[in-house]
Amino acid sequence: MRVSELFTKTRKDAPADEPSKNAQLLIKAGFIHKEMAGVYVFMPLGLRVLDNIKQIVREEMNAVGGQEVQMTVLQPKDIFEKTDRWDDKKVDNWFKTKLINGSELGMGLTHEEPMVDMLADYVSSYKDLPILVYQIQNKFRNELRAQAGLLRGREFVMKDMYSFAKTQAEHEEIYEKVAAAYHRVYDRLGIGDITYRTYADGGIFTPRFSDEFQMLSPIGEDTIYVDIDKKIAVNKEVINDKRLEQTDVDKTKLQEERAIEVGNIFPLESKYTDTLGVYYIDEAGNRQSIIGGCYGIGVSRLVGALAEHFSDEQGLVWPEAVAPAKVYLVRLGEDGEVVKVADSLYEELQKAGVEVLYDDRKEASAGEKFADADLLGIPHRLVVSQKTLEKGKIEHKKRDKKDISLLDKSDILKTLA
RNA sequence: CGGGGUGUGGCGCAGUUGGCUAGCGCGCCGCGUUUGGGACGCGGAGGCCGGAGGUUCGAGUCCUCUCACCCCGACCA
Repeated sequence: MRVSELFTKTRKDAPADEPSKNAQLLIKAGFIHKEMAGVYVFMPLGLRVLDNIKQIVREEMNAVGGQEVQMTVLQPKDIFEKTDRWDDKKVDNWFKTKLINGSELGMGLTHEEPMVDMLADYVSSYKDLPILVYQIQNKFRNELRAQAGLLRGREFVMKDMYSFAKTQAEHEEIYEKVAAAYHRVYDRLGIGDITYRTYADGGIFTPRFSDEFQMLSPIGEDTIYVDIDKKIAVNKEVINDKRLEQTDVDKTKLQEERAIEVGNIFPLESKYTDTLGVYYIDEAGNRQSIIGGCYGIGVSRLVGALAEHFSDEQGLVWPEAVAPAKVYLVRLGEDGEVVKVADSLYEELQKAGVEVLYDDRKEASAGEKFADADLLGIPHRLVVSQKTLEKGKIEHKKRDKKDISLLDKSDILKTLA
């Protein structure tokens, strides 16, 4: 992508009504656009980050046997009435709408009910189980207050997976397998070392503990108590002696931290399947309950959480795994030879499969290009100028390092491709 | 939803006790000079001051209502 053709622009001032660092940086860099409170548009570069995160999540879910579908945003009322989650007094953050004929519909609050209801068409025998089904979709929640940019919105992107097992033992095996996949996702995103599996309250979704995945961050909404040695934590909301006894944390070693919830997994037991009347027939011909689990990752929230974490005074500092491009190629000046070398480097990198943002703008000054390279947070910066060509080299700098090196073109292609 | 605050060109802001034609910086357009850390000169375009109503000779400024946005709290798979 040539920067001269990119329709988004960077800006020096962040909007005054966006105090959170993640939203300020992402808006200044042109990654997102605020539509209204808690509702954001993903712009070309932001969408790439979002898609990169989705892809990592997708790969890890597929690796544990997840099958991807896309559920609907519009949802029928009756299945939520059966589980007693339609009444606004029970679940107060619905967005609802109506058909012309007056029938009420829900809008993508969560998908346990539609998922279970849909599976009734396909699951009836022990031979059909276990299964893992997921989607990556927009969720709509009528929060009283949106906050902190992408961290708490009213419309957001979530990966939600649902498991259905024959027995509690089978469920637990799947549950742990998915938990391990979650750790791999956070590792690949570069936040594995600061993300803790955390005991939490399952709320209206489960009668048992749920497991949150909490990323340490000073702006996190949650307070958790971390057992550093065991690499697990407990959410403040369940921190009492009786509950602690059910965990295996060392009570004496807990330290308080703020954290962002970047994932959450719940055992559902047979709550939704039983309530919606979905069962299976075992080998002996007896009707049995299906044991469920659900597994969420806030994909768009992760964009905000990563922006919050991977940034410095100059701007964003994306890890390569999610960066909107791998290389920011700066061309300084319009000298014929400089243009020729930069153009061909751009072509060759692309041919080698390297994503490049090529700053070919004629009107932008050198300082502006460097500032933008830093703000956008692209991991590798290459510079082609008369100065570098005099030495027959190309300059290379990593976004997160100070040192600058002059390399041959062949080395650059070798290193980055 | 309770409390607090803010709405003035695309963005950031200023605008005295009400006074004439609403300013500044950034950005934008044109011409020229620049090109290794957000360049410079000259010339331009763009706002009936969130909206509605009211007080007044006169309202960005005062009053009422309303909408939006932000913060704290409550709430939140």
